[in-house]
This record gives sequence, C-alpha cells and structure tokens, in this order.
Amino acid sequence: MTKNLVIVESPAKAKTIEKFLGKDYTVRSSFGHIRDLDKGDNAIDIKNGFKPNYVVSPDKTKVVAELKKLAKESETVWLASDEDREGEAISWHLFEVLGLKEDKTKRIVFHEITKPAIENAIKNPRKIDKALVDAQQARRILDRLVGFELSPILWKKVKPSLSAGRVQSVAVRLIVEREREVNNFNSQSDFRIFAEFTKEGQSKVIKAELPQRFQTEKEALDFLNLALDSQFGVKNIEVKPAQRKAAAPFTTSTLQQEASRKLGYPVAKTMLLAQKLYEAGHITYMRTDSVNLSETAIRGAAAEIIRAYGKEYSFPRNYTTKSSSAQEAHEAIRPTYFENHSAGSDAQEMKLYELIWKRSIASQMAHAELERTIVDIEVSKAGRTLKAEGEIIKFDGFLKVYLESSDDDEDEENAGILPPLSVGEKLNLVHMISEQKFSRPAPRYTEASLVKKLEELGIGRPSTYAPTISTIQKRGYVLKDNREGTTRSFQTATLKGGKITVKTATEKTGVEKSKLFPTDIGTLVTDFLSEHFHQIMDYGFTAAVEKEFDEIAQGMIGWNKMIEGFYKPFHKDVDNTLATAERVSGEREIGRDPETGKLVIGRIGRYGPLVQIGDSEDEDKKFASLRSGQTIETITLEQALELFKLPRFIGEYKGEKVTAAIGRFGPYIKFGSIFASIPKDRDVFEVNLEEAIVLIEAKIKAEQEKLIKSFSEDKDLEILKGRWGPYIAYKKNNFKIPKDTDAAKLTFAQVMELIEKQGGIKDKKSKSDSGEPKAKAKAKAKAKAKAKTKK
DNA sequence: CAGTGAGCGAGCTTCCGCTTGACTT
Repeated sequence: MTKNLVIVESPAKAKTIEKFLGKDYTVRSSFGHIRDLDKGDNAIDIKNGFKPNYVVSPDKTKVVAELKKLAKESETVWLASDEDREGEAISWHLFEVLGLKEDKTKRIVFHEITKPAIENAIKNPRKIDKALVDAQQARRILDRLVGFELSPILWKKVKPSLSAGRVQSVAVRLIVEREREVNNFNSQSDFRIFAEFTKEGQSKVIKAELPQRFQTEKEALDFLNLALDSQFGVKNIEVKPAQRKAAAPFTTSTLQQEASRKLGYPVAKTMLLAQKLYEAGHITYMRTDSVNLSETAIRGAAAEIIRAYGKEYSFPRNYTTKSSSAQEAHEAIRPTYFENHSAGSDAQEMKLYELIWKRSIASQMAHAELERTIVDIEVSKAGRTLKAEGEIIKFDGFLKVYLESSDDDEDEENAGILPPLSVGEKLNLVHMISEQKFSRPAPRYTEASLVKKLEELGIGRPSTYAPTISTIQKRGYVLKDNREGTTRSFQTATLKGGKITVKTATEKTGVEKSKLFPTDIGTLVTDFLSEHFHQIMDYGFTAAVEKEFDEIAQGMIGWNKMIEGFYKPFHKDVDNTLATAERVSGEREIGRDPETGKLVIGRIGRYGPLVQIGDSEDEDKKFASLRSGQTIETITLEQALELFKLPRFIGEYKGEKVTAAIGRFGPYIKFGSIFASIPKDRDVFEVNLEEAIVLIEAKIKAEQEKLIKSFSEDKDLEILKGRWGPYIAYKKNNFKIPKDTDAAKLTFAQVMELIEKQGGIKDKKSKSDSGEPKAKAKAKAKAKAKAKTKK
C-alpha cells in the first residue's frame, strides 16, 4: 500500500527521484506515451470533428496494467511527465486510461532532477492543462492525416511502400536541393597572393597575404613582377584586444554536431552512447532543446573549475535558448557530477562523456583574452600592402579545456605569434606565391549538419532527429556516401631569389566523405510532392502550424477548428492529385544513340534506375542499370552508352567464354555457370582475362569449400557455408544453425531435429499443401484482427 | 533487365513524438 504514486516518463529518472522523495512515495515510469492513434483507417473520425480513436500501444499494456493497480492503491497520484506539449498529453492519457479521479490527482512539473526542484514541484501542484493537451492532439492528428494521405498517393503514382510526412519529406527536399546547387554550381576562380618574410637576423617566418584578389593570372603576375623590384617594410602596426567566448552547453542537436565533427560519430551512435551514459547516471537527459543549467549544476561546475584550474577561470552564468521552437522541458546535457572528469563503460562512451564534460565546464569558464596584431607590409613598387595577422593569448580562460569546431575549417588557419616589429622596419622576402583559387558550392549535408538545418527551421524534435535521418535512408530517398573527387589543375607562380617561376599544379576537388546524397527515387518523390503539395513541402510549413498549435495551447482557437481549416484544402489536393496526376517514373531524355538513332532515356524501373535505348513502343529496346553514384538527372549520353557495352567479352578460358557485366550485386565475371564478383578497386571495363581467371579460380575453390558436411543417411541433406555462415540445405529449403554450435560436428539426428524445430520442409512447387508459408499465415492473422476491429 | 540462400505472388506498405526493451521466430 503506497500513499503516493508519482509517474514520470523515463525509468532512469524514476530511480533518481525516488531517492529524493523518501518512503511515502512510489515512483514509476510510463516509458513515454502509453496511447496512440489506432493503426488503421478508423483512427480519426473525420466526419465527426476529427474525433481521435486512441488505443493503448501493444508494448505498453503491461506498464498500464501495473500503473492501474498502483494508482488504485494510492491516496494521491502525481503526474510528473515533462512540462511540454507531449508531456502534458502523456499526463492526460494517463489520467484517462488509469481512470483517475480529479480530487486524487495532481499534475506537477520540474525542469531539472534535483532535490529542491522536486520538492518545490510537490509543493506547487496544478491541474492538467487541457488546452496544451489539445495542441498536442492537433499536432498528432495533423501528422497522421498528412502522412497517411500522402504516402498512399506515392504507392499509386510512384512506387509501393514509400512514405511522406511533414518532417521527412522536407528533410529529403533539403538534400535534393543542395545536390542540385552543387551540380549546377559554376565554379569561378581568382588569384590570391601569399608571402613569407623574415626579420633581419632571425629565422622566424612572418606569413602575410594580400587582402585583394586578382581576377586574372596576368594581374597576379604583374603584381609579382612589381614585387620583384620592391622593398618590403612595416608600414603600420595595429594591436587590438579581443575576446573569445565559450559556447553554450550541449543540446541534442549541438551534441550530435560536435560528436560528428570531433569524434566522427553518426547521430544514431551518439544517441545510443548518450543513452547509456544517462542510464548509468553519468549525464543528464540527452533529448533536450534547452541550454539551461540548474543552480546546482552551476555551483558544481564552479567548484570543480576553482579546484582544478583556479578561481580566475570560473565565470558562472546561464545561457538563453535561441531556437524559437524550443520547449525547454529539460536541462542542457551535462555531467551529473562535474568532479568526474571521465566516465563510461567503453572507449566510445568515455570519449563522448569527455566531450560533454569539457563543453559543460567550458561554458562556465571565463572568456579567453587575446591580443590581435595586424601588420601592414608595404610593397614599395606596387602601391599595395600585404597584411600579416598575429594572435597572442593573454589569458586562455575556457580555451584551457575546449574549443568548438565548425563545419568548414579548411580556410581557418590559426594566426600564429608574430615577432616584435616596429614601424619602418625592413623585412626580407622569403618567397611570394600567386595561387589560383576556385570558389566552392555550399557543402553537401552530413547527418549532423542536416540536423542543424532542421533545428533552425523548427522541424522535428530532439527525440526524432536521429530516427528521421535513418528513415529517409531506409526508404531509399537518401544515401550516405563517399566521392573520390576529380583532379583539376590550377595556376601558380612563385617569386623566390629574384626569379619568378610559373607552374601548373593539380589538386583534388569534390572529395566527399559520409555525405548525404539524394537517390533518384528521393529526387523523384521530392519533385512530385513539391508539384502537388506545395504547402507541405514549404520550409515554413512546420513553423506556421506551430504558431497555430500555440494558439490552441493559449485557448484562442479550438483544435478541431484548426485541423478542419488545414484539412479541407489539403484533402482536396489529395483527391485532385489521385484523380489527375500521371504515374511518374522520372523519365528523362538523355540523347540519341549514334548507331541506331534511337532515343536514349533514363527512368526508374521496378528494380531501380535504368537507361533504355528505344522508347516504350520499341520491340527491341535495350536496358541497363545505372551504377552506384550515377543518377538519372546527371548521367551523360556518353556514360549511358558505356553501360550498354556490358556484358563485355573478355576472352576464352578452357574453351568457354569469359564475360564481364554488372548485376544487382555489382560488377561480376561470368564463366559458364560461375559468377565471380569483381573487387571494388577494379573497373568492369578494364579487367583483363588474366585477372578474370584468378577471380574464377578463387570462386571455384570457394564453391568447393562450400560443402561443410553431407550425410549418407539422406543425399539431399547438406551443411553448406553461405554468406552468413553455415546453414542447412535440404530439398530446396534452408534452415538456420544456432550461433554457438559447431556445424561440422552436427549429427544426422541433430540436423533433422533442427529442421523439425524450424517448421520442417515445405513443398516449393504446389500451392496449397502442408502448412502455409510463414508470411502468408501472418498476413492472414492480421487481416482477421483488422476485420474484428472494424466491427 | 539480372546472380549468390530464402521469396516468386497476395496483401501489405505509411505519419511524428514520447520512451526503452528483446519469449529464441
């Protein structure tokens, strides 16, 4: 029998709070939302004011049953879910589902998990804010309406199983548009002048640069020629104090960005590691949009900074959140105990913890005091001055522990220390270089920079950034990929020892690592949705509906009124699109085949993007799949024709033809019935007979080693080595072997037992026979369940 | 359109936000 039941969202939080509250309080967790809209078509009664039909989520029935029981036994139930829209809704659903009584229920909130905060919350209970709950219902219903009306359009007009939604479709659009920007970018070049000097009698190099840029190589060379006859001297020295300030402590989004830049973690990995640190009690909650720190945290950080670095390094303060969409239900992400400089159960967790610790500590440390020196160096004959910059750190402050990285720090070379100089002083030129520099397009998104952009647009929440990124990749809209880049030449000239040498040098351009690229399907779907659902695809759509949700939360409008206002025109577009829009395949005319004069087109087929010679009427049209990295939008006629050169005849081996081609699993060599994959570093168009024979022989050998064991009891039974380890093959059926068993030692009886356990063999040919295939049985069960709910 | 082991054809797919598990089917 408990007096008080407190319900929070997270079990780790429950554990901590229980300690603060003592024995009169039982603290349990709801594990997030306990109810959601029903799965099928009867989730929302559109004709009846969009009345939602909520059901307890299947994985929550146990939690709900337990909470119900505890609630019944308790004198007071304290609903302590987060203080934001979703949290308020969780409390309301709990109230409804648990059948709570108003006079025995109290709603409390706290933004930080500290004893005073919890005690204060208990002293100040309130009622459930129904207007805020309604705002959440509107959000939920709008997302369902958008997602479940748009996706089926894609199934009909593009391809089955695709999806669309308020968040994901805009995320894909960002990537598609960035890709087009990059591909259409017209790179311009100009010429920059760099120089290095020394002070008389010293070896320390002073680096300088001409602030102006030259448009042509001739202007740059003219400048070098003038410099050739020039004297160099210090014309002016400017010394300015400067400051650098620490960045705010981490939110989910900034944590993901920094972990990506500094540690190279994908966002999902960062969240997984953070979750573990949180569950172990090392850090505060990792899904937050707030930069706020509790009083306790600020005091704790200050104490640790003073202890470890000294009083002058401490600068306690709080930060304010810039993002307007922030709901600030939690603290910033920080260590629970600042005195622990290290925590975590493996190297990756420890690195992430260290990053969080440093960032949080730095946020409470003093500004760095710098002295920036700018020296103008006169080039006597040219009438222009070069600039040399130096920076001295007078007081390192927070830089002692942490410096935030930026996405493009290529140009960002730290200014060094300059030797003492005086105006009028002569300098010796070591060398002067003119270099052609090319402008660059906006960079393609990484997972983390996409999260940053989404947050700026107010799209998505801390709990959904990582899942959204994985969804758009799973749907095949977006691909995380690398590009090798191409070599390009640039002009450079060096003035050294009274001589000018002109040279053409080369550099790599377009190298990409772990960047997000749109696939053909991603591009196609984005164009389709943009054409027919301009409003949903607008980058400001979420911000606009958020404004209306806020009005609902303030009681200014009813939620069903808002939804109705949105749904009427939206649904009209849906009907209209279903009725009138053509099925799309992303077809693009690439050119004409010079041999036959037939049309060459690119489009998306059943198995993905392909090029085709001859239109759909053509009897002898030919097909070829695109290779990875190629897209319908960018493939050239030359590249397309190249694809038709496959399969390519390489030569003969043992009297049989050897050919090379590209299949569903990549490039391969074919020899009789043998297929051997061509390794990544070899080109399918270049591989020669000698190399092919090596691959063929290796494959034959692998085939021979494939058989691990056969059985005299039954010739059809074999244990084979497959792609995923040993498996049992029996009469065209395959069966798994448990991980920890030695496949070679299995006896006939053991193998038969394994087969029996996995449902025995099924006749492949005849249709209705012993035992239905698994998938089918499942589908049937589902259909039955559906029929039931409809009644 | 086409290749490795399964599947081979009827009925399914899908949204966004909260939160963690997991009976091995």
